[in-house]
Order: sequence, then C-alpha cells, then structure tokens
Amino acid sequence: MKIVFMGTPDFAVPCLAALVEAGYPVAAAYTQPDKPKGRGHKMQAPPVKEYALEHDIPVYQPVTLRKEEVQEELAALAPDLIVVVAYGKILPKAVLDMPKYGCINVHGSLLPKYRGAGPIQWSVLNGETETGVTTMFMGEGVDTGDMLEKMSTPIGENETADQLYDRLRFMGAELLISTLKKLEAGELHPEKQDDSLATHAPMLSKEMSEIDFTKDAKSVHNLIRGLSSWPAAQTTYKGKRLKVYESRLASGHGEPGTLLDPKNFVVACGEGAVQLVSVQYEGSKRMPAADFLRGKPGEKGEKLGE
RNA sequence: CGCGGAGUGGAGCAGUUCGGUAGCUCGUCGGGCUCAUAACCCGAAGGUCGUAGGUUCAAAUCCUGCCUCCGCAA
Repeated sequence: MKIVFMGTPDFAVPCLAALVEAGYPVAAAYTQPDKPKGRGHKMQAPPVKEYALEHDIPVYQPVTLRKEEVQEELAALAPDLIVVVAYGKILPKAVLDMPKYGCINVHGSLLPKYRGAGPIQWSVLNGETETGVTTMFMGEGVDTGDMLEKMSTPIGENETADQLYDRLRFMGAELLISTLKKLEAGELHPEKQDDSLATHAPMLSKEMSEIDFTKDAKSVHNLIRGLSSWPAAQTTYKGKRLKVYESRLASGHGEPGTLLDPKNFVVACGEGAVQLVSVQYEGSKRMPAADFLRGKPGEKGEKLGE
C-alpha cells in the first residue's frame, strides 16, 4: 500500500516515523514551505521535512494544493492512501478523491469535540479531565470526517498543553498504525460524527494571553496551563512582562493580583490563589520561579498585572 | 542584512554610565542554638567576570572581531 504523508510540525513526526518503522512504503512527504523564522530571518524547515530528508523520503512543499500541476505531480505518485497529520492546508476534493483508500487524518482530540487547529490547548484551557486522539476518513469540512478509532487519556490537573501535546503525538502514531492495520484487514467501521456535539477549537492568539487575576484561581490556572508554552499566559511584574508557564492551585485570598507569599510566588485571584511555578521575565529565559525570585525578590502585598 | 536583550563562584542577579580591593540574595560545607525545622546565629570553600585581540600605569567596566543563549516579530 503506497502512502503519501502530509504533515508539518513536531506533532506529525511520530506518525511519519511510525509509518516508516512499520515498513509502510512512504512515497513522499508533503509539508509546508520553509519559512523565514526565528531571529535574523533564517529559513527554517518544518520538522517533517527534516525527518523525511534523513530517511530519504522525497519532500514536496507546494504553496497550494489547488493548482493543477501540483495535483498532477501528486497523482503521478499514485498513492493508495494519503495520511494527513497537522499539515496546515485544506485538501481540495480532487485530492481527497485521488487515493483508492482515501485520506486518513489523525486529530488531537476526541471528536466531535474540539475540531480545528488548537484541540489540545483548548482541552486544557477548558479544564477537561480527559482527551485523546481520533483517526478519521477526511471529508470536505474541517475535521468532520467519519471517525475510525479513538484512544483516550486523562489530563493531569497540573498538566500543560505542551506536556499533553507531547504525549498525544505518540498516541496519535500508535493509533494511526492500529487504524492502518484494520484498514488492510477490512475491519474498520467508520462512524459518523454527531454534529450537535461538535465544538470548535481555533488557533490560539496572543490576545488571550493576558492573565486576569480577578477570575477564580482555577480559571487562571487553566489559562496558564493551556497557553503553555505558546503564546504563554502573561502578566507584568515590577513593570516588565512576565510569562507564566506553569502553576499550581494554592490556598489564600486577597486583592486579585496581590503577591501573598513572596517566597513561593503565590498570587491572589478573584477566588483562591495560584502559585507561579515556571516563569520567564522580559529579556530573560524561562526558569523555575524559585530561581527567578533570587534575582528579583518580591514583597508581600506587591501587585502583579499593572 | 527585521528589531532588541544577555553571558560575573553551583542558581538567579547587581556592579559597566564616570576604568582603580569581586558584591547581593540563595545554595553547598563546617559549627552553634532548638523537642524540632525549609527557621535563626557564627564561620568557610568556591569566580583567569563567554572568548580572542586592542587602548591604558591599571579593564568586569572603553574599542574591535568571534562564540553561545534569549525576548519581540512570525
């Protein structure tokens, strides 16, 4: 079964690797074009490209799949199946219909919940206690295809989106192989999504990253976890930006934003309090709060976020 | 050539403007106090100030090259 893989970020790499390691013939890897990224406008190759090059898989980086010549190029590869994992482009119908077995997608949530680009982050933001990965046949809508298999996992109460992301990418790879084996054995039973249960998880943006300490501690905690490590929940401390990557629920109460315990970096919220555990100060790198406070100790009653 | 910040004992920082004895908070080690402690007191070890040159009587500090790390922006 000849496979063409389409994916871009870290999340997609374990799936591609699993295909290679399981011995599936991967005829090509499609990924987003290199982009000028990072400091100094350096071009940066997507992780999938790096992996593909290391394993002698031909790489294609079309700007769009809508152009005829691009589609002809893909058709020439004659894929029996296209596997799509976080590719970042919408596949036109002509592409969806091309492979004999269709297109299979791995998604980072238990569909139909959290369709869209940011399922993992939103699961954490909303304080979900369980999530997972889903494989599906791709349809024309975004993440609306018929579901094939699911694998679920609990979300730890202090787990960050980053940590969850890191777990789900490997679960996704495992589930993908399972689904392919069933596909080959003719054991798949596609299940329609119940659209009435669907929720949408858009890409995160920086606008939502400001911490509102007047909210209850749980909400603040979830914001910090869900936005870690990008775009990262932010506030200000001694007049400069402070990003917060990890927190714990703490006891105590006071004026929202007030530093209650300077030694442990406990900050009062609208209800309850949170302890900031991992932070990054403007112009500095990420470090444990304890380390940070050695250089910039705070005083009890001092306010954050103003 | 996108903009910018930073490299100083084990950790986080100050000191650089205006060159002149290496400093703070913490950690570590030893001792003391205490029923006891992450508390408190006394003491100690630990740094060729990222690197290579230059200027100077004298450089962490001024000048130049290089390396590394990071923020913004994407």
